[in-house]
Amino acid sequence: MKKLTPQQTKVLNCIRDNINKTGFPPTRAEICSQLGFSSPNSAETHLRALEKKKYIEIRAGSSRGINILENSQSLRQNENKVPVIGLVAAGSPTLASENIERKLIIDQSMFKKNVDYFLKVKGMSMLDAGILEDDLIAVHKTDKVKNGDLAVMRVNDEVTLKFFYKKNNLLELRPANNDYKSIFVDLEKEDVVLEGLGVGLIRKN
Amino acid sequence: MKKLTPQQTKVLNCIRDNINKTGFPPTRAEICSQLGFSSPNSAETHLRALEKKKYIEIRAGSSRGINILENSQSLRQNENKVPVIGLVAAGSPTLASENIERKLIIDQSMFKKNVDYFLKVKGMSMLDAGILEDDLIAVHKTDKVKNGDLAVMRVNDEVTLKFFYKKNNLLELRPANNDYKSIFVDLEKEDVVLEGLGVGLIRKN
DNA sequence: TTATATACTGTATAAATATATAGTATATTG
DNA sequence: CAATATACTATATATTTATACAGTATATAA
Repeated sequence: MKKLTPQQTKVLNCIRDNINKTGFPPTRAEICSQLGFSSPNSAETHLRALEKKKYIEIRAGSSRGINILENSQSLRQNENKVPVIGLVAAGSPTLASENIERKLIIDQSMFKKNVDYFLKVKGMSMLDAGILEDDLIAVHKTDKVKNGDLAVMRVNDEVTLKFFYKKNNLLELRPANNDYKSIFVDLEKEDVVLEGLGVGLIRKN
Repeated sequence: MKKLTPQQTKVLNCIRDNINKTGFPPTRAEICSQLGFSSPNSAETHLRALEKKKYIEIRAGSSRGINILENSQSLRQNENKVPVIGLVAAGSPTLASENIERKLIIDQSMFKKNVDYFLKVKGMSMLDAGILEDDLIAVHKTDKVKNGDLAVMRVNDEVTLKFFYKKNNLLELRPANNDYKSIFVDLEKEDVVLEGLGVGLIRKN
């Protein structure tokens, strides 16, 4: 998507404003009077530039024949595309494109906290917490965790989803499955990075 | 809100279609050609009737100066607004407003099948399937179920979420928790209504 | 019965509108 | 250096468009 000049941005916003306010796009003359131009050709050339850069479509011969070509993400405020990241055995869950499996469109008000990404669960270590393999954990990036929280942690470059319990310098990463044992980390010896908090879950049957 | 005649409804839908398709409202002539009228006055009088009944606003002197007065936003979002229904111990999960706890905005392409409503889970009978109390089950209304499917059933006016297994005339509604036992239904004696299929799950921590 | 609403056709026209053309000026790019 | 994009003014005009006016017909409400 080619960048817009300041004036082209003004014209695009003017079109948007008119659609929001009146329900239909403006004419060339209306753009001019709203932006202070005195010639309809000023609006015309800006519209043609926006058309060339694929921000709008112009239907020849039609009055107000302007159609804004924007994807739904910017159209709706709350709606957001959130990346889905596979929980690989080793390595950080970075948002680099090679780690993004796909993107989910969700309403950010769906969960209590903002979702930065979804983590695809591997293994059954959290089974008793109702977390199964291939479930998507909604992760909110933060460094504020309380004991008992579901946390996404990175220990020795390995990413894991566990319950967080800390007592002085001893960190316990507790699974929710009797077949698995807690991971204990001495914070004086080993390094732990808190990636975020599990704030929700989405499962596709 | 006064009721519309069939022809007025057609005209209103025509306006809506044009806005969705082109980004701007139709002219009188376009309404005529799309609905098969031969006089622009046919469109004009219908528009004036819609204006009088407060379904649209018409800006005098403006081409395509039609503004639909129902929240066009909420209308568009309604397609993605899915009701959340509490799973009460008895009674059908109807979409009657008194049963709707709230609505969730979701992208219908998120799950494999269209979600008609979310059912809020009560109890722990499906624990081993990773379904906890207060989880929201995405329900797709259908009457096509295979053995092993997660189904929302109504047995004796009681709504239940279980795994579906059928052998001849014997229906087994199998929980996923050793503390619970299967419900067996003799389809010759008792009546079972299949409400839908669980196609997904959303949990808020 | 007399309005009033619905549901059209058909014609006419003033006003609205897109769009071309002719300029001027500055900045950027190959 | 020429070409291209940006950013305007100013004027002209063919076409689009809203909208009024003249009819016809049916149904419903006061």
